Amino acid sequence: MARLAPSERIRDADRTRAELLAVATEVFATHGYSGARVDEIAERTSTTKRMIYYYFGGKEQLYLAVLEAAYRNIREAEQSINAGDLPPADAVRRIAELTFDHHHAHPEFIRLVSVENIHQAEHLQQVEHLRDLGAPAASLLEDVLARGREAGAFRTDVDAIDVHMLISAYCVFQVANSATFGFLFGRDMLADDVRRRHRAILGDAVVAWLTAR
Amino acid sequence: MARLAPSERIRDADRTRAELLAVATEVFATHGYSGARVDEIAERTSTTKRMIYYYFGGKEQLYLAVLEAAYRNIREAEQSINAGDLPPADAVRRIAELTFDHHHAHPEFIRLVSVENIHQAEHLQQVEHLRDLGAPAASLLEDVLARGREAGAFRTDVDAIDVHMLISAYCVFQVANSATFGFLFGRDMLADDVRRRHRAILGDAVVAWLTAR
DNA sequence: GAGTTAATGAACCAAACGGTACATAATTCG
DNA sequence: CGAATTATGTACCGTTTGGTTCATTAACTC
Repeated sequence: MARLAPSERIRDADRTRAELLAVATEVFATHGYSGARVDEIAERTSTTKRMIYYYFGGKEQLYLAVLEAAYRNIREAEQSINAGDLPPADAVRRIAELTFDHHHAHPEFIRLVSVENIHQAEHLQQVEHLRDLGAPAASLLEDVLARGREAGAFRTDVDAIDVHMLISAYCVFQVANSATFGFLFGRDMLADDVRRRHRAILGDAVVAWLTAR
Repeated sequence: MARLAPSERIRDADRTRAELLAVATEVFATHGYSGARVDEIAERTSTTKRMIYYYFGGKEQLYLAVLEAAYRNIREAEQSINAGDLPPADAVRRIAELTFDHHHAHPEFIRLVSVENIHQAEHLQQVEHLRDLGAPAASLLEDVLARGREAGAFRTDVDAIDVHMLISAYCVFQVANSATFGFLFGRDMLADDVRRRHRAILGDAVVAWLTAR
């Protein structure tokens, strides 16, 4: 008897799980952990609330799964950055710009990080194998920084985490605080022309900082 | 008959109101809007839940009052910054450092802003007279920027809001994302020595950026 | 194709939660 | 003082919410 292709099957654990995860990501990012409703997540899928408990165990475990998947995605994006053959200053600018683009492309991830910070990263700490997730981003910058220092082009009193933090801070702010900042200063942070301008500013600032004096 | 001093009175509308506001600020900043419990706020005060509804009308209006008070505080702090007699570069560095200090001194305000951003600033928009709250911070930088440009010391392709955004982004990130960033990179963002270092980095970066070329 | 297991759905439940009704005591004011 | 007003506490209510029970069907195994 011909087996149905996985995509045509009515019962498909992987699809159901993935759908719940995708919808849950959006709902948690929109309403926060407490504000997210299990019923709403279920309603937005083609399955029922029962499946959340069947596959994940409960609201909190679902949130943990969402967090883990989100961080796995960003790690992959970071590892795909390739700036090895550019002069140090250009390489740093390129890393900054790609980071900037990635943040704008995945606002739901940024919002999830905000949510997690409000809760003092208590859930993140439960996902053990996310511990040294910062390493890839740092080592990428480490290489470029070392090259710049050797060439005498970069200042020597900063490390890779310092640089990453300045870049992250700027990028995260653009997305995470666009609502309040946009309101208070009457600037639409997500408009295309504004975004291009801010992107250029980040590159200018980071390079100017590293090459100063 | 001798009237009791207000501070000794058992019934004191102002004190009750202020106490509720203070406790609510902390609870909303810790748990987010939905995560904050009206009962918890009441329990942490010397009064009862009933008073929240008597003075504010409900959970949402209490949150609005908290937001408004928090933003009023930061406006006052910004207006107290005085950098008029310093050379432009030193003045910008000073503004950046004072902003940095203020953020670290009021983490609950930063967290409240994060909460509000998760909700797309929908509550902030309801507090009408907070609309152009950004103006003071911008005009302070505007003056310094103008002086720097006239002296030929500063670049001319950025405005006050650009500068304020870079400073804000860095300062907000330090406080708002200290939990996740600290976890992923093993750096305690709130430790004294780390904080001093980050403070200096911000000044270096902003001045280098503005004076580049 | 019979038996077993994985996956799913509908209805239901107890606790938590925001909010209120009612009673009452402190304060003010004529 | 005594009436009117302001402030406060207790007990309770209806709804929402995360979670569960029980039954059932699709899919896989041999």
